[in-house]
Amino acid sequence: MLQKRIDDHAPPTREAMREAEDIFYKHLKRVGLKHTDQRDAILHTFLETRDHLSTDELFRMVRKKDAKIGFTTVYRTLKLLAECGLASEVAFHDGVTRYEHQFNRRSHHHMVCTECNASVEFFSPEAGKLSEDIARRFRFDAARHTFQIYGICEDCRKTSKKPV
Amino acid sequence: MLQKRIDDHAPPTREAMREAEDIFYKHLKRVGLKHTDQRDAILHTFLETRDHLSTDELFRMVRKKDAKIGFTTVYRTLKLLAECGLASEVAFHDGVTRYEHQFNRRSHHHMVCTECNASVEFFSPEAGKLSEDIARRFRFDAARHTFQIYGICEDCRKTSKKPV
DNA sequence: GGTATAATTGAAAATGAATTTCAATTTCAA
DNA sequence: TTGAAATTGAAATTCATTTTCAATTATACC
Repeated sequence: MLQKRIDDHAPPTREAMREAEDIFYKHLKRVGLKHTDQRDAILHTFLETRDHLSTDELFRMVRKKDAKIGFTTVYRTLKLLAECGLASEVAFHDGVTRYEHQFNRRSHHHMVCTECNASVEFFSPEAGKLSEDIARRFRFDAARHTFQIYGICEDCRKTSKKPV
Repeated sequence: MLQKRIDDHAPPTREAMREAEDIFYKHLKRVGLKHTDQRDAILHTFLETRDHLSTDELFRMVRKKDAKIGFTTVYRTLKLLAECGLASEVAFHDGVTRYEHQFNRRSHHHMVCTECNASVEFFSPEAGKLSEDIARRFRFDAARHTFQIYGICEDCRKTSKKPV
């Protein structure tokens, strides 16, 4: 599936990695879980990614580094990462849950083409402000928000002009 | 699951029903499908609902009216309704696709409590404007958008103060 | 009204992502 | 070092979603 990005996203610096590890392992300690090599490897692989990964996609990437790590562990680690805010779920309505990492990224949002499933990220500080305002109004403790626009991208509009 | 609503949502008038039927059956004709009693019953039941229904929930409601209508038909009709814009999918990240009807409703959005899964709808014309602006900027033909805020609702914040 | 054609229906089967199970292994605090 | 508790990962399970298919029904055309 085609995925476009508006900005350039530099790979995480060693500094950023360490910071993320810190967040992750503090979270593990807090909920009484342990530090393992597998979790380390999965965290690192995940932070190096861009775009939106399904559990299976991340699993395949992790496996390249360490073939002994299983799907289940990736699945569970992804849940942990989501719990401590390093990852967040994105739903594109195609039946697969995807995750993207939230570390050191501006808050951003998606446009999804319902024709070719391509997704384009965009930034909108306004959406963040909106989220804060509304949460305050309803006494909600907002952790995150998603903003997605569904439609047809320019390319698909062009090609669909051709006779079917 | 608890569901709250900010506004009051009147049941559809006969007029509105007819208008929705018109949209639906024009769509069917356009794609070469047929008018059936089942589709009628499902459309009507759906329009009378509020909130966000899973296919199964709608199926149970439809079954009360006509016990011979099967799950598969409800499932397929819901897809058709989504195709012509009368319904739209809402993802709450709990593994079930829900639909809500879009007929005669202001565009609205959701806050979802990740603790108790309650969802609260809210309105935000700003979000609609945002969607239009962004789509224009990227030459996207925007059909719809979703804006969801995840967090902890006031009630859960209170109860979670109690010792676990 | 009759008829041919194509769509519809719904029960059952299939699919596939997400989740759980469990025995063997590993972590970590004491 | 040791023991209690968490982890791991393969396999099994769950469950929403989707497909299949034979019987039924709607519609266009006569």
